[in-house]
Amino acid sequence: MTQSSQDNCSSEQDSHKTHAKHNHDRCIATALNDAVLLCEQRGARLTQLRQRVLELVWQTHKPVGAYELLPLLAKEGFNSAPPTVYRALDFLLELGLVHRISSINAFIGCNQPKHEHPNGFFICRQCGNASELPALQLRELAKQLEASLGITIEGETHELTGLCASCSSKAQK
Amino acid sequence: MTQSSQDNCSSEQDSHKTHAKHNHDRCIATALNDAVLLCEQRGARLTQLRQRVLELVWQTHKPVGAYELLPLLAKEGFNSAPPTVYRALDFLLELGLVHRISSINAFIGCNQPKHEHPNGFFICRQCGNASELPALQLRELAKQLEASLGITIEGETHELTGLCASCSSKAQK
DNA sequence: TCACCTTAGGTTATAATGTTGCAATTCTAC
DNA sequence: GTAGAATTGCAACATTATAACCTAAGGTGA
Repeated sequence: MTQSSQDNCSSEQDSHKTHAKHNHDRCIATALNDAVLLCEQRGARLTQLRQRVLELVWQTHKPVGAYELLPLLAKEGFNSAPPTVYRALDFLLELGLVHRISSINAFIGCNQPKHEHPNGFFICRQCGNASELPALQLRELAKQLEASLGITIEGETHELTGLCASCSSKAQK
Repeated sequence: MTQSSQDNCSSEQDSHKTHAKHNHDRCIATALNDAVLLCEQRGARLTQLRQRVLELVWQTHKPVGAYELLPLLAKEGFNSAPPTVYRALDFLLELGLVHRISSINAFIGCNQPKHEHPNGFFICRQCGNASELPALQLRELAKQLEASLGITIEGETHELTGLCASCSSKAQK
């Protein structure tokens, strides 16, 4: 359970380094473990289908489209019509196990499902990896905006694009 | 040209007050005027179709879907197939005259097309109005994130939902 | 255990959103 | 006024998401 933060990528501080070599199996295992616990807590059923969809979403750190999942599920003998995958994704979204990135109509695993947090991502245009933005700064922004504009914020999504640290440094070489 | 800031809603400071009674004709006129100037500057052609699409987008402060515009254009004798409206919208997006709000697949007029700025909106779930978020705070956030994560941000979109100031105060009564 | 109820998933069809490719037209610059 | 570029018309199609209805599986209390 204790391990160097280089080994996986589930901790928030590391989320922007997802390009770096890491033990991705551990990412998946952690995500799955979190999911099991969360479902127990909430009395929700993590069925085979739902679990498999979660695993597939977690195969990479790149956002994945719903329709990309269909053939993968089919290959494994699952039914694979759109409603099937959308229902599974809706379930996972509801529990905060995945996020939706609406600017590219794609889904990605959440690495902090245990704690509610604003939905914010940085997507590298080079490598395609997406990483969550630090909740602290997003919350700070929201607080400021609420104070200055008199609004009440209930939901937020932030989607940034550009070059990640790794791709930036490669580009300079 | 000089007028009380209550009269229209084109200034950034007022953008969150778009619910309030205001001279909306002036909003449209200002937007159109900005568009004409910007097109002249850039050597771009603000054709009848493009201008009309811009006006239609500006009819309200609520984001409008591409497919909502089609029948409106048809009514006025314009061709109205999806590519027509999408091409016009793409043109307007390119020039920064409208923004796209991807979480709801909708478009909205930009009130500061003269200055490049981050794409950020607050959308009230009650009245449906959307207003731009202050560029200053968004830029500050971007700067922080670049510094702390080592990323290079090239594009950003922020989409917040909740209750606007007006709807909040009505809710309390 | 059984009957009942609720939840999950299968299946078909369709809605909503967005794009491609090519022909026809209009505009602009020379 | 003609060539080339930009714009629009038009038909087809691609992608993303949902509706409606039914069957199957799991959970619960008598």
